[in-house]
Amino acid sequence: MVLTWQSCYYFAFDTRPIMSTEAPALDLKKTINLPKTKFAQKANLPQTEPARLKKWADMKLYEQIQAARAGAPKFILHDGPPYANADIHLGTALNKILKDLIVKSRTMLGFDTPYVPGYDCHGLPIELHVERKLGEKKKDMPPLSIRRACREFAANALKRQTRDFQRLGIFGEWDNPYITMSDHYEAETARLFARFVERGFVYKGARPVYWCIHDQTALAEAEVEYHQHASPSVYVKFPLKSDPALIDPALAGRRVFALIWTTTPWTLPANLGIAVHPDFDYVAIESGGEVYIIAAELIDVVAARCGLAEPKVLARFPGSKLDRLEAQHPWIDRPSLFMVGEHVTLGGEADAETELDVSEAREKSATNKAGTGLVHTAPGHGHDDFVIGKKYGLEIYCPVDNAGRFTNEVEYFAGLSIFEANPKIVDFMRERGVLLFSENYDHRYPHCWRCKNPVIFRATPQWFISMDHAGNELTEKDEDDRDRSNFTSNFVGGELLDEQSLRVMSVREVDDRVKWIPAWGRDRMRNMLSGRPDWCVSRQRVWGVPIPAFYCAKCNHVIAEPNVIRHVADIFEKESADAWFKREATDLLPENFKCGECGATEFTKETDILDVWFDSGSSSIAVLEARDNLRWPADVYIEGGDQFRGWFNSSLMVGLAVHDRAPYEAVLCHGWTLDAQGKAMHKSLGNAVSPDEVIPKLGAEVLRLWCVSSNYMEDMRCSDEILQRVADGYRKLRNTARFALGNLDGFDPAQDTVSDHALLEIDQWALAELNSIVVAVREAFEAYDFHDVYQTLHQFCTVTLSARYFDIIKDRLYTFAPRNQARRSAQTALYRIADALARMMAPILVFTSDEIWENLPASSEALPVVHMAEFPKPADEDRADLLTKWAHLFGYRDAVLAKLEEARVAKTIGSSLEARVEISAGRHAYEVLNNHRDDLRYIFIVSEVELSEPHAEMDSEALEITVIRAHGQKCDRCWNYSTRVGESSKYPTVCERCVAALEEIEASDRLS
RNA sequence: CGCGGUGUAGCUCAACGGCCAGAGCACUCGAUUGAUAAUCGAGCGAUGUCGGUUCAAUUCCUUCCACCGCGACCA
Repeated sequence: MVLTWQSCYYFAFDTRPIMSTEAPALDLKKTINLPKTKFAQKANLPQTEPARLKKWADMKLYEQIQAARAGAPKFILHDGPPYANADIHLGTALNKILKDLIVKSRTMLGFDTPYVPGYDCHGLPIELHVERKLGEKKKDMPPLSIRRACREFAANALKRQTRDFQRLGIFGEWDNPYITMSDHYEAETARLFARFVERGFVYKGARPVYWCIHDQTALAEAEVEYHQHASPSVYVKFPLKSDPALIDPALAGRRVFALIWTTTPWTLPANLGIAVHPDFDYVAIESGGEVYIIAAELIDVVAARCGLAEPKVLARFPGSKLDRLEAQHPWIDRPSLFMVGEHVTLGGEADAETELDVSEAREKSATNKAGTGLVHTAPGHGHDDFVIGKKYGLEIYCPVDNAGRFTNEVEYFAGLSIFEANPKIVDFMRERGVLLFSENYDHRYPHCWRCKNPVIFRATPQWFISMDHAGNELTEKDEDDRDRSNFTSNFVGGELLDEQSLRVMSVREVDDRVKWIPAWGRDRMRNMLSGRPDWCVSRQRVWGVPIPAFYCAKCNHVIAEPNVIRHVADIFEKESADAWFKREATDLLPENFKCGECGATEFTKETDILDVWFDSGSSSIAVLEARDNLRWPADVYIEGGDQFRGWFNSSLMVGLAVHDRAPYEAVLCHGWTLDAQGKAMHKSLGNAVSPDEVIPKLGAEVLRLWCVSSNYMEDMRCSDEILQRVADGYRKLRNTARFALGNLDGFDPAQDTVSDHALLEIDQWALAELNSIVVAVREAFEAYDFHDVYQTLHQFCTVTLSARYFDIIKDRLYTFAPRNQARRSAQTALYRIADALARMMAPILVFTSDEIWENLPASSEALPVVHMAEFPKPADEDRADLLTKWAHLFGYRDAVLAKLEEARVAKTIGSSLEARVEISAGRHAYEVLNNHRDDLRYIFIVSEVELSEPHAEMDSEALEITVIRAHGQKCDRCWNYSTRVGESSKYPTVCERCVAALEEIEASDRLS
């Protein structure tokens, strides 16, 4: 039987004898069941959160949760290690909170979900920071001392980050994180390098890097700064070697020159080619008896500069026509190969190598055009030259030594420093008649940040991981320490694809196996992988894992053998990678090791270290495989979009090298943090929101709520206003929970629960609504749609509960006798709602949900902390019919509320209880309303409702609503109006319902 | 410059190509004073831009603009 308000009232009224004369009248106000709870309205989060964290730490909550989930199916989120060089910022906090949301929600879905946080500790930023602190001292310090300082710095940053992450309410193995500078991790990193070598992915080659000839060191991009610098700008003639008729019959038999422009004459001895754009128009122009090839668009500019009188166009052709033809070097007996490349521009950005701001460079091009559209290409001295040179199989030729002097093979200029040589080369070319024009050219040029001297681009030996080939041989080197073997194409062109290559394998994994969330991640990753060059893994630095290679002191043979590397790794395992710097080469090599080439027993150590991306990329193997409670591969990785090229990529490479598959089943990508205007947050712009500022003001809880208040898969804005809105949202959730808790005072679930079928229909409806959001929330958590979770919960609290359900049941909760079955019915629903809300909120509002949990009447499960519980389970029964019916009722209610508002504006009523509502309804509407005839006054929160039969002509769903003042008197106790106020002599100021309730209360008091 | 993403109300989000673009918060007004530094109701308020496809576009295509990330910026 479904109870109604009326039946409960009569039930009470009929079975309790009236004994109005026996006892003195009760204080009416005290008979109202007002909400009562220890769950404070004001959260005081900044104060209460740390106390709760301490409680959890003391009880070893994380360990308890893990123990409780032992044996359950595992779910592994693998943590991408944040870089341990600074305190956390909003982006780091977002990242970690999202991970925590995944871990907590999977835990509550029943999975065993361990979380091992990690820290990325090696690398340039830390080394630079330490260098800056050390200042001049650094120069005299041995690598070991610098490494010690770096280690201390990273350890300190890591400690501070850990403290801040814990403050955010993130659960995990904080006492046992993975640290890339730990002995084990360093050893494992070296072992993984051995694995790459074993599979033939590693080769040693040359690549142009910034090089300071004063300090004789390679520089990272971060170490160069830009200053004005005057360079000689020269226009140089390259005689065409191929038959000019191949370009155009009109040129048959003519003496033709390709005209190039450069601001670095010293790179001309290394010239091996000329690049043109395949789609630009080029022309052969005749002037003074000679023919020059230049870009069509630049005829006027070049002619003016070079003093070419009356240029006459002999032929016009696209750049692609020149592809693979040859010119002759202007003074060396060597061909210069024509190549086509998209990087060629029509001048003006000549100094763009030094520009960080592209728009600035573009503007310059309008006013300061220079160039010929033909690009002098020296693969050993420029990045693009290097790339296109590789493509065309050119040597990475760099006849310049560490001190910036030409090597012996450079005729005329050997031994000269390149800056001294510049003017000499210009004069030399003028004498030879190959120079058309020269001038001084002011432009921004990279300089060494330390010694302030101009730097050069110079190819130096580097270690690479090949993207396109497996089974590579380590490179042989010639007497000048140059790479001679890797001159073949390593570009994807459709042909020559090696099925075992990292590129092919990685694209296959990205396409076929990994799930990308959002879906565009797949395209982005594929694009990145198919276009990227070989991975340069060497760095000329000290703070990292050394590349465990040796060189024979006698024959210079490279020793990078898997067994030798593993031998070194075993030493790292015990002594950390510092051993590389502490020990002599022979102490690092296996006993009695001899050079495989010449049998010598003296060796030198490689001085380069591994790229930090290699470190962090190693984590899936070094951590997931190494720890008993984890497993490889991970179910999910989640990082910001910058990690496609970073950790997602390097982890994939390592996974492929070790197991031929991706280390993750799914990859989620979260957005960047922006300010209120949608600008990226930067400390230097002063628009960054810091967790350090938010937490003392609003609490970590509000920051966590911010993470789900918006869609993390896109960029996330944050500002004071946004946080204020989030805090408002928080208060709504909190107050909703508080109302439920307050009305559960005196409710014992074990004793007082009303069985499902006996619940009032509206209470059944509320639970059906609850069930539908339980389903929605579980699904949203499973799909990582945390934003949906929040929206769903918030909507439920504001609309379903606060504006409707709670408002309606207040009368019953407050005015009915405490133990009345109708009141117990509402409490049963409230209890289940509060319990479910606490569970569903738990991953997000980690503190508040537990506070709700604590203030809930004891549950049968009796778990001390909500985080040990699971999400509510969806009900078996489908109540779609009930939901539909009540959707209609609430539609009618909205119509009534609108009429009440009109009456309020007209001053007919104030409180809605002052109203009597008269309704004529169409056929269907009448049917629905009539079924709840006696409940309508409570649903509408008015004192009286009169429902009349439908007119025949009315639309089936139509309502005619009239609002007038309620009849009778206002009841002193329940504030409803009734014509029967005064009937009781004992309680002359109350209505018939309250008389019954008071009788019930008195009877109950006597019994207890 | 290349690749990718985003653009709906002051804020955070909705809308199988289809009813008058829908919520919550904020703001204004009103009610209540028994969720009270609360609660209830009402009002206000929006598709970045130029075109196109379509009977119909927030949705599909295109131009431009703005913003975000990654990469490139060479002689």
